[in-house]
Amino acid sequence: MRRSGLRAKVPAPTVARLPVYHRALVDYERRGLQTIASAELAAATGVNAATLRRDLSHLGSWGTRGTGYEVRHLLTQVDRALGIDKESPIVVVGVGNLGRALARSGNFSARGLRVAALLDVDPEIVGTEVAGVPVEHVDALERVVRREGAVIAVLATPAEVAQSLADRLAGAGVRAILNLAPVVLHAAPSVRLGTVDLAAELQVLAFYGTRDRHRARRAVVSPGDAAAGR
Amino acid sequence: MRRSGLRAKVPAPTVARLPVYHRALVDYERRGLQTIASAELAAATGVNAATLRRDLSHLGSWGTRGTGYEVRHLLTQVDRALGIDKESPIVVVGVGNLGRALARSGNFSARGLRVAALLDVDPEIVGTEVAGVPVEHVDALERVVRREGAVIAVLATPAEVAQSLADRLAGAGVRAILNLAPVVLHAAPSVRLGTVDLAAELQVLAFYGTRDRHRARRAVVSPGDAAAGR
DNA sequence: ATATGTGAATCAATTCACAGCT
DNA sequence: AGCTGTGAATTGATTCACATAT
Repeated sequence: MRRSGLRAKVPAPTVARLPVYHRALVDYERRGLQTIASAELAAATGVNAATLRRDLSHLGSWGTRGTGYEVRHLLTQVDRALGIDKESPIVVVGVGNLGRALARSGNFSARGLRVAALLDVDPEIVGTEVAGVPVEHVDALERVVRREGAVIAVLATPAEVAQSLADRLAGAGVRAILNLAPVVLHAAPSVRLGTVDLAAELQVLAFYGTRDRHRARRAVVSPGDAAAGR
Repeated sequence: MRRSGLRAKVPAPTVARLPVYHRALVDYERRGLQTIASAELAAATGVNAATLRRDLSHLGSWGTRGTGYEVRHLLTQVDRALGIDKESPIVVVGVGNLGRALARSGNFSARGLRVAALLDVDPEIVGTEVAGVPVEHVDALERVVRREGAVIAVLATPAEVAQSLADRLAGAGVRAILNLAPVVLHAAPSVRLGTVDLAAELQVLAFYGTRDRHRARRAVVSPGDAAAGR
């Protein structure tokens, strides 16, 4: 397709696979590989080689026929597509077990993400620090979002309050919300909603695991399906 | 389609939506609703009404024309499809922040899930209890899996050890693994692999959030996409 | 009158297969 | 000789629209 610099319209499934490619490429670079063929990268990421090539072509990427892709160059392109160059500050709302786990998650900065602020209501928690980030009261949500220039928020609250907090986040200018609460949220179409419900994931696995041995396909799965647009 | 009792072959996207329907139906039942029309349930779950009806038809469900679906009956069918009747014991490997969060997650039993065992290597953690479940040493993995009759496991370990633990889990007879480590796992096709990588989800949101205001679609997302077979 | 269940149409992504480049 | 990039074929899910049931 060869879009000049910014791609036009990358299919959602492709976007969902980009972080996987990113990880694999970082790995190859670390191991000193110069070039990589689509077939090899495809095997490492569990993706069909033709699919991988088409994915890359959506980014306007360029491989060398007969040789493959230059690892470093390709990584740069994937990074740029994912916006890893400019770090995204994240606001985490709800500092329970899950929110805490997120805040402490180590491998964020390597992925262009930074937990910039933590919010909660519990007076026991507000005022403490988690992973060096102070927990502020959720009353200050709008102020904190603007202060940090946060475009992305994570909702790790009880389901009951998730919708109203999502509304407030949207109002404060957040552009995307990752909802970890087990509830279906509704938002204006200008706000991108992703949901990860671990219990639901397990229920899905239970469907396949419990039941008779279907033709159990699927060795590898791309993440981001939940956040990627339909 | 009307399969007698066991469905033949439910599309993966349908399976991924079942937990969402389940939650909505529990809610309707709690509120005393007798019947529900596909249009209403669809609105609540953010799914197209025709899609919802086709999903239900895959379960061999039966609504009443002119009236809708009986809430209690439909819930029973969804429960049965998801295997919520028989509780699934889960083994959680890796009791770090994320594993701990999972173990403490309240809403599991209502979903047919039970954290039956916790495993870790850290001598500081082994021997302690989390949410009433003792943390055992990962050396005992095979024994614990058999003792609990666990069919599903969660991998919440560092990425480096995830593959070898997945191999051991598969060897021990686990049928499905939810991988929370940021790494692509490979397994025999008899083992169902799902991956949830929160950082990757955020990267995907960053792709859309950072970038220009695409035709930002997607108000609601079904979970389980990662675990559902493609 | 109203809402289901489903053929048929549509839309989108995956995959094949090969022409074209190095 | 080898591997990319991509038209064309395929596969699969979503959605429309309506005949069918209550």
